[in-house]
Amino acid sequence: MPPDLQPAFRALADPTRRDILRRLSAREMTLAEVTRHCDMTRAAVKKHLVVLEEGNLIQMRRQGRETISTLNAAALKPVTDWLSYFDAFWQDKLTALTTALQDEKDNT
Amino acid sequence: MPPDLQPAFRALADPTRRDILRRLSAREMTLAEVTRHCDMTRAAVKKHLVVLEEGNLIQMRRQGRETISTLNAAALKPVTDWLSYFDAFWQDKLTALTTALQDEKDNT
DNA sequence: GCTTTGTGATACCATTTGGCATCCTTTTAT
DNA sequence: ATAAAAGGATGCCAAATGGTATCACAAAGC
Repeated sequence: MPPDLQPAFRALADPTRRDILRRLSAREMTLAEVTRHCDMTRAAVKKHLVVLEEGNLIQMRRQGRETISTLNAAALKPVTDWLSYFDAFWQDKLTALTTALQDEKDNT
Repeated sequence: MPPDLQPAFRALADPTRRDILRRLSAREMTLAEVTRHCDMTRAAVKKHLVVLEEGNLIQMRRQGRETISTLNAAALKPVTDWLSYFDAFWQDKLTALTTALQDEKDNT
């Protein structure tokens, strides 16, 4: 049974959340740290983190008084797998184009 | 300059639209045909198609009285490229896990 | 103990989103 | 010439989304 892709795709649909993911790829960060980069209130950032967590793209753990968010990049695999289904189509088109151009060159 | 990923990610965020994309991978279809599979009104389907077109994931052309939608799978490449940035992270984790399990086995 | 820092939770708000129904126009088919 | 089929364009609506402000609370620092 494949996982439900919806929460992950939903989480990826917002530029702020995609930006957060990239930052978390460097290192895990507290809510305050993430907020520092985001130009919006802590509450707003927190909402984004919750959406990312619902998509299983990050994990949050409480440590003392701070909450640390960690990237879970593996959760992106089902997404790339879904997208890879289409590789054959655009690659075919590209191959056809390349072949066509090559033929054109040959016929010169 | 990389293309703006937002319209594509936005388009992919809806399950109906993802479903339409897969159907269009088989063959191009008229609005009426797409609607037949979607369990919603033609107007609603049309809106989805517009969003897909804004994401450049499909193209629409008028032919006589019908509008034909065609998949543009190549537009998914920037999306997969963006996602591939994270491959290193989850693969590293996976490699580490595999190595750890192997070590454990070796030490038995 | 008191203050500061980091969060959680909640209520509220404007905009976007995903639907519908309806009306109008353009092609085809009879 | 009509009628039927395929769409385009609008207007409307409820719910989701992305943001704010505010209040309450626990953990750290002095």
